[in-house]
Amino acid sequence: MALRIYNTLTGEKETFVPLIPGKVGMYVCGVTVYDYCHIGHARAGVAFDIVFRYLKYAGFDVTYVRNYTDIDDKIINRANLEGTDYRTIADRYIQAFDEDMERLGLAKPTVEPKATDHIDGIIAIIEALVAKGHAYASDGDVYYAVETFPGYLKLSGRNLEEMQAGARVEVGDKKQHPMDFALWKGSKPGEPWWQSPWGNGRPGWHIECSAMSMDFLGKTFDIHGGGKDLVFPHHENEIAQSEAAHGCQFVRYWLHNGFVNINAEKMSKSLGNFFTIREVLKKYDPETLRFFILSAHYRSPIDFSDQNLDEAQTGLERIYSCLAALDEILHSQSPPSEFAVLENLTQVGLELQEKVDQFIPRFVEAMDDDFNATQALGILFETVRTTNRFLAETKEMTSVSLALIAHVRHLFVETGTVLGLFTTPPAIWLAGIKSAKADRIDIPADEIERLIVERTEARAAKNFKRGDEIRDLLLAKGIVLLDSAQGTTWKVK
RNA sequence: GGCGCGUUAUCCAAGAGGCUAGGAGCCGGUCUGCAAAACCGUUAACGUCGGUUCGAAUCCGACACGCGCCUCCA
Repeated sequence: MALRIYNTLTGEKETFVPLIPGKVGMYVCGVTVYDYCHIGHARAGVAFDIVFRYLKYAGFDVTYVRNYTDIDDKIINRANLEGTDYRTIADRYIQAFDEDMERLGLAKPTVEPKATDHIDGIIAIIEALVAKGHAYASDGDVYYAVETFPGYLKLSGRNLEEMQAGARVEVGDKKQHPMDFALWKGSKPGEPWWQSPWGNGRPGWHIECSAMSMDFLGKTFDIHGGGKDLVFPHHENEIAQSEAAHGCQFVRYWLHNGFVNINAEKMSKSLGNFFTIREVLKKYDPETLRFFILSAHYRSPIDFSDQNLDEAQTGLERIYSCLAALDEILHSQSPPSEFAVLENLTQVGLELQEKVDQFIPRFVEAMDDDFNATQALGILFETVRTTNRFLAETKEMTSVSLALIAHVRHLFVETGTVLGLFTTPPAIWLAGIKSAKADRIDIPADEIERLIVERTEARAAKNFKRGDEIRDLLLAKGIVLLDSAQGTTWKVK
């Protein structure tokens, strides 16, 4: 089965065939760096991180470009507000973005260009557009004449008349057609500027992506991604600019991730219902956030709520607990003897063996179907269940059993590399979750330990009444006691 | 107003003409002095109304409800 990708341009899943066999050129719209990133940015980041990782896993040589928009009205506004220059703002939030994305475990793109490093390329494209009659200078600005490009709006599937009917488009005096958009903006006093044939100014928003993608990936490339909200106008305008300037197809596969919702409404700056990544990471582990994002297919909307995050954490704990159990056995048992007799596996063992054999084919099948990581997680959970059963029912670890669970362990490492999960040793991850939960309770750990000792003594004396009192007392404070042959441990409920 | 998307059990969520998705939860059971964890079992679904078909949650049509884009947005 070949990789199939949903292409916004055609509205269908298509078999992925790269321009150059074995290679993939991929561009994803990054962020405008004027503030901290919210969960919506996290989702887009993770969605295309998975695309990037899986393409590499599938054997492609991927060039992944993700830009920083470091010149824009919003950045200038923020700079004015703070009485500083645009560069200070841009650099600050580039750094913040990098920190956030690193915490979320995003693989570094091949290149992360900045718009302001590509002013020459931007000007070159605008010149070409002007020369071909697709753009016109107007009082220091340069606009793209949308009516000169027959394919305009082919990505979003609309037409100009309909757009204008209910449109809230400002009809600037400088524009020939209300839908025309700025390629170059003349600078007002005090604003940053670059020299151009049309006077001092700065690039419009859409043109930078055309320039940067072409510089690194060529005039035609394979994959372009971004949030659904970029389909119009941003990506539509990129197509118009690039295809009119170069006379060839711009992008072959357009991918768009769905929104993050709050109470079924889109999370956005203007609605004010957003959470920044840093806020959320104060309460939840980064891998939990990633796991949550992967719990819905990348094109579907996903509802952000504490309940859903908690559920994601519970699910991830289930997997990590299984991995921790495997590690404990694998680390404590001596390696299988070379002269081990080939013994037969039990019924559960055979079942697990079958799960193991099917694991990668099923994983690949899920990911090949438009990067369906959510379905892939289902496969991991099924394997966890069978593994747990195997561990529970296997009294003696034979060399064959050990080899089998070592294989299981390896499969989680292998797929974890694609999903960006299980990067932490399970015991450490679980301990981290435990201590994070412990921070939320109002009883000190040494007090808990003291009560456990008291309870152990009581139990040893068969004073179960006192023992249960202590259990109930701690339970009321959210502490659950776990008795085992090795002694009593505790965890936060 | 135009265009597009969605509606799956208690909740989250995949799937997509006949094949156990998965997770969380509930309820029973094994284990335990009692619990917990783990395991086992169980539960339950495709918005409404029509149509196509041997067979529809899946395809087609209408309707209802929700959401998104049409202004900057991931």
